[in-house]
Amino acid sequence: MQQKVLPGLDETKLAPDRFVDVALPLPLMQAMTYRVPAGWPDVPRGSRVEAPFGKRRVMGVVVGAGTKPKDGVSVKNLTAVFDDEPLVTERLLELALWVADYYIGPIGQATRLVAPPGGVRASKRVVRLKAPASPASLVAAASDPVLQALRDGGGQMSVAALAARLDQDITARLLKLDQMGLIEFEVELATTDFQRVQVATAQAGLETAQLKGRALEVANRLKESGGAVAVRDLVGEVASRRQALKALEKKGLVAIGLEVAERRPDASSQRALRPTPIEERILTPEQSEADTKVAVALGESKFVPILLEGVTGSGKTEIYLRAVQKALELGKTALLLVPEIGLTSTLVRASRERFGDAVSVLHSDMAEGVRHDEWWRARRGEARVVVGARSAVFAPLPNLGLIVVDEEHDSAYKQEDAPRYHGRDVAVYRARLEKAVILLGSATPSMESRLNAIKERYAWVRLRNRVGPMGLARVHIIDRKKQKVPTAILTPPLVEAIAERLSRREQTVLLLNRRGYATSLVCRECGASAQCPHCSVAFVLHRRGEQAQCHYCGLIRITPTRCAMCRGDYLRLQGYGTQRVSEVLLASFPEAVVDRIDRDIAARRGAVEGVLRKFEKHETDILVGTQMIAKGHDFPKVTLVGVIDADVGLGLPDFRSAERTFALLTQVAGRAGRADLPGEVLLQTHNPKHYAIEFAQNQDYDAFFDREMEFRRTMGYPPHDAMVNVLFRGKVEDEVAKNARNIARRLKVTLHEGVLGPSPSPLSKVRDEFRYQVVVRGKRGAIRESVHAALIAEFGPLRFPGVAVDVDPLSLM
DNA sequence: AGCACGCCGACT
DNA sequence: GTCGGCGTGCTC
Repeated sequence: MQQKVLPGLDETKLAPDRFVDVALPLPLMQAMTYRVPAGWPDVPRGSRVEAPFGKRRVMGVVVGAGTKPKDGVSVKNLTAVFDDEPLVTERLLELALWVADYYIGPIGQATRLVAPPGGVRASKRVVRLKAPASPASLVAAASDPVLQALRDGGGQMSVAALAARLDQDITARLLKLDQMGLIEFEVELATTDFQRVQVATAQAGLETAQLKGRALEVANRLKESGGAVAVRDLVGEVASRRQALKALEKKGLVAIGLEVAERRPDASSQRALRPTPIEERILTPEQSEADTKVAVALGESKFVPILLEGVTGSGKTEIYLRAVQKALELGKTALLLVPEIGLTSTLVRASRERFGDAVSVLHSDMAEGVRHDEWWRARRGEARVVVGARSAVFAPLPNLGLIVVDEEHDSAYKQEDAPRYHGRDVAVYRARLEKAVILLGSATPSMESRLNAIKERYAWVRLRNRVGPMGLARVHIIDRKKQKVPTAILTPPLVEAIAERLSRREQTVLLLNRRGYATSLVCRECGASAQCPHCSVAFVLHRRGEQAQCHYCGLIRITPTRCAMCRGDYLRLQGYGTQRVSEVLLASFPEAVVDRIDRDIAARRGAVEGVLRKFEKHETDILVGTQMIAKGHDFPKVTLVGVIDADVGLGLPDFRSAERTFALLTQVAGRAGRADLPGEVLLQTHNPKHYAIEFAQNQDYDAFFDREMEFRRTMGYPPHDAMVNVLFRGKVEDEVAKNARNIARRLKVTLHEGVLGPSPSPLSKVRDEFRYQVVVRGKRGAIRESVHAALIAEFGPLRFPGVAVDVDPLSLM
């Protein structure tokens, strides 16, 4: 669709000024108010507009009718409207505004979530080569590296791209080149989705009478379309029209200019949805109950949240798919959310198989163009099922009937930068707005969802039995303290169990939720461990200990040979991670094929898929990995799951560490023994008495929940009390601490209790920024409002610089 | 987020 | 003396 730059008509009548509030894609807490130029039609909520902002031009979404701002702020006019009809539907806009409000986040960033990918943006400055005016400047230009790079880039580049290519600050240089008349600047909104399109416009004097042939054709076409048409469309298949057009341009009868237009995929031939009939799969009684509940709720178009609690293999996926089927039959659409999306994900595969072209997969690392196309497929109603991770909760599906949140307890649903929303909670709110059914599925529900089910805010369906003959795998705990060498990576019982699998040609999965080779490098003289110079954490060693890495800022160094504290020469590796486990396995079982999956492997494109495929084909005997291996893959030949160190994570100063550990152990235990082979799980631990480990042994979620809930209640932690973490960061520690103190003081005045801190964050420094936090607990509405009010009182209403607000934090790190 | 303005070190 | 680095502040 073309940008409409409507002419400001000379209104003689005195029309009152009209204002709109526009959410801009910038970290601002409020929408900005603009005037709708006289003579323009009204601009409804949900339309995208272009507006001047400082020296820039920005695109934003209209979020409401504005009122004239007071005092000295100059109200500017909108410069363009991109959509005749609201692009963002009322419900999605409401959802975005709720996200901004609830999570105390910037409104523009929230609004962006519901706009097409890349469809809302701020301008960039573009530099262009100009023909040199004087010979002297030509000489100067010959060797200038900036001009050289600019020439290589085709004569036009964004300032940012140019600076990146030369890897230096070029602002001053550009200024000079501008003064020499060698370059010119332009403020440019167009990028991937907004392209510059040639547009032909009829000029005064264009009379069809004197024209013939191609020129006549062109002129008629122009007249038909109201005097302006994209050159691309005008020329069409007939190349000679271009010549005719050029000729008309020469005579001054037609003007050809560049306009910004959106790349919108063509509406492809309506893909007919042929729902495959529901297979006559026999459901267990539990499954039927769930199935019926969903079907009834879908039929009534009511908001019905359902917690679907079922162990691995209990048939949750089947319930999801039948629910989707039912929604489609009722002419509704469905949204399937998964914690992390891989193309190999069972749910992606299953829904593609069952619903074919009606499925659209949204992948966070898909190219922007493709994401944009998928967004439009959903928006136009072509894609009627969307499968995706966190951000897919904002997919523009019309007539949404069903949302499924698979593995609803998974922390990947939480966005870790602003706006820090929780995909599951946004999904529940969206379902409420859409009057849709929402299915929250998990073997180990979050404490939040389980409590909601108990309090009957959610319907609750439990699948207690596995489909098929297999029961749950047996879980054995290996108490490291009773071993001869308690610190051995592999204890004798685990070694024996692995050897047994190798001899039976069965497969083993080994979990260690800690990547790298060694956890630290310790000085034998003074006991200090090597630290990242920019963060308050120890270096982790990689590549057999040759490389030191900071897991927070990504710094990589050759492993130091001397202690930074005392200059001591004797350093020793301590602790171990997945890389080391692989090495030990290769040494202990030279005949075995060992592979590994962790974030280091995942950094290589397609590597994880490759490793999984090999393991599936049994080209690999033992698969070592972090929590990534615990997620949703079925490997029929895996009969042993070993947990190298079940205590990883339990020591963290984090009130959710037990919940996380219990869920991870339960989930990985579910990888053992499907199909017709019985499975066995071995957990190595120093804390066999810890309740997270004890209850994981029997996969007794009920007992775990009760015990954990008691802890949360006594401590005033979520879900018993709501929590907001206000994190302050900055280069100057005193400043950061001062801001934190001020906010804490204000909060203590309004809230009286439940304000903790300020205190240095457990991660007190990251990338040379100090971190302090104020943790607030209490009634959700009250603490959210107090935090918001305190921040406004301290910083003003527009920006909270150096503050990250985390409502319902998953972690206090 | 950009982009300006404004303040301190190393060069003609 | 300027140029040129990047550290705070503002944008309807």
